[in-house]
Amino acid sequence: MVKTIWIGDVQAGKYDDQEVELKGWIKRERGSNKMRFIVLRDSTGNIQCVVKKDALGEELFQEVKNVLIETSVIITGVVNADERADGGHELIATAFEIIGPVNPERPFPINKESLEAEDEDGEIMPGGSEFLLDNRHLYLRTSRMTSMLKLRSSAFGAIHNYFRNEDFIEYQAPNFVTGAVEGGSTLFEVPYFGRTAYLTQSWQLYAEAAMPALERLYTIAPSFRAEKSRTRRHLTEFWHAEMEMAWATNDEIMIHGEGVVRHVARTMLEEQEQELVSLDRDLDLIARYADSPYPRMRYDEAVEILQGKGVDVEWGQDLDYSKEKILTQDFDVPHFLTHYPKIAKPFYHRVDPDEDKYVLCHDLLAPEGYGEIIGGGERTWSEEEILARIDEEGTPREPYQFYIDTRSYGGVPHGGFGLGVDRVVSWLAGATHIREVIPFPRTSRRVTP
RNA sequence: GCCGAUUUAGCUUAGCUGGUGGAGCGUGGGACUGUUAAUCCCAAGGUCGAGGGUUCGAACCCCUCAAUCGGCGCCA
Repeated sequence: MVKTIWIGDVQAGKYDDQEVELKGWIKRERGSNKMRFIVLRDSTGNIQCVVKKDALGEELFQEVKNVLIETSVIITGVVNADERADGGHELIATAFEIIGPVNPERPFPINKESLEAEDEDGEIMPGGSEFLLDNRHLYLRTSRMTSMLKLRSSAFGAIHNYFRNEDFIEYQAPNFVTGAVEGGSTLFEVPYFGRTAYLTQSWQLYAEAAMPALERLYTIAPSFRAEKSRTRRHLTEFWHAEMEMAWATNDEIMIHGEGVVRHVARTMLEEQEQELVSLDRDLDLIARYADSPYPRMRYDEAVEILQGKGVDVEWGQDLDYSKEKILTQDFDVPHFLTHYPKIAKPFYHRVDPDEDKYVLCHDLLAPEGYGEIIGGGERTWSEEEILARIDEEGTPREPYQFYIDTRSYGGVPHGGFGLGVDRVVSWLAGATHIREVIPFPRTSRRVTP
């Protein structure tokens, strides 16, 4: 039963003139009543199979003629290099077996027309129509979505490799929590045996608890935010790669932020060049993201640049997406923004001991309008300081008691960051929307299928 | 939380100032021995998102509701 021959390898020329057995799904079907051309799809590619009536006999040929798109089949035949076939190879069929048929009363609903549906501005958002989102379980089989899922896999693998090579320990935090990391209004409430729990927004508080044990730790896990954001960059459930590191400064943490993103870009180029090309992605661009250093800019400098462009922005404001976009449109690689005003950031960000109106933090902004992909920095680590900042913000102490307690036993300077994995994949893949890079996107208006 | 838009066959859509809803794809039937999401002929398939109103008459005008999409704020 195990499949040993892959269409990608056949198209690469590994089986020329040999008889092979190909397992897959029918992507396209056409021809006459004497010969049929079946385009067979598997996870590695497509190949045209030539089915002649003379070779198969009347009865079997009728079956082939009536076969519908997405029927699963096993086709045996001889591989023939032929430039008339897409990809340069075709299979001259000698046997044909249907494994899973398709009911003609409910044929595969996704066709060319549904894939090219336009919005009111005449723009195609791939997979963005109500119909395709409702049929997401079938949309996964399209070539664009398959490419996205392969890129996603490479990104996850690259993140694990990067941190493990840098001697980080993988560590898991709970998903049911009682305290917020970001603003409290974006928590998902979960009934919890008569109490209220929340889905986690970040592993950070629990990672900091393990920092004195492991010193360098990381995770890739889902985070949940009940933001009603209707944008191309937001999911309510997204995959969060986070790291925490003892004895590290903001600058030293940024080295790893830059390192992991560049490693993801490099890995995609090495593992998924074909998929990037099929998505019309410029490989030189990805190579630049992999090879170039990422410049660092202080918040104050960014505000000056924006003011120089006539943007209405005052010192102390957090930079929203519209301002990020103006700032990053001149960038050809990601840029770090550091030293935000204290008033724009929550209590766990460490105040800059040199100038107490700033915090020692950083955001990494991706170019091409993709926005923020990393947020991180040094943490407030002394007990007195964290209590002072919690009270200053008016945040209740009670849900954070365990977190405060960790500061009472040998606190050390430390910090970390969170990286939006889906956002990184979306940016590197050149996706039109973040939902293009996750199989079943969860947004404020959609939890199905 | 705010703003904008959409909803007509399984899908994509046309439908003018209100007067019996057309097409392409797909499906079913037929033709075709090298097709490139083939081509040609035929057929079936619609309470026009739901409810109410105006009118002799509503897919079209008005109201309410629903679902979805796009954008803003916030963030990864």
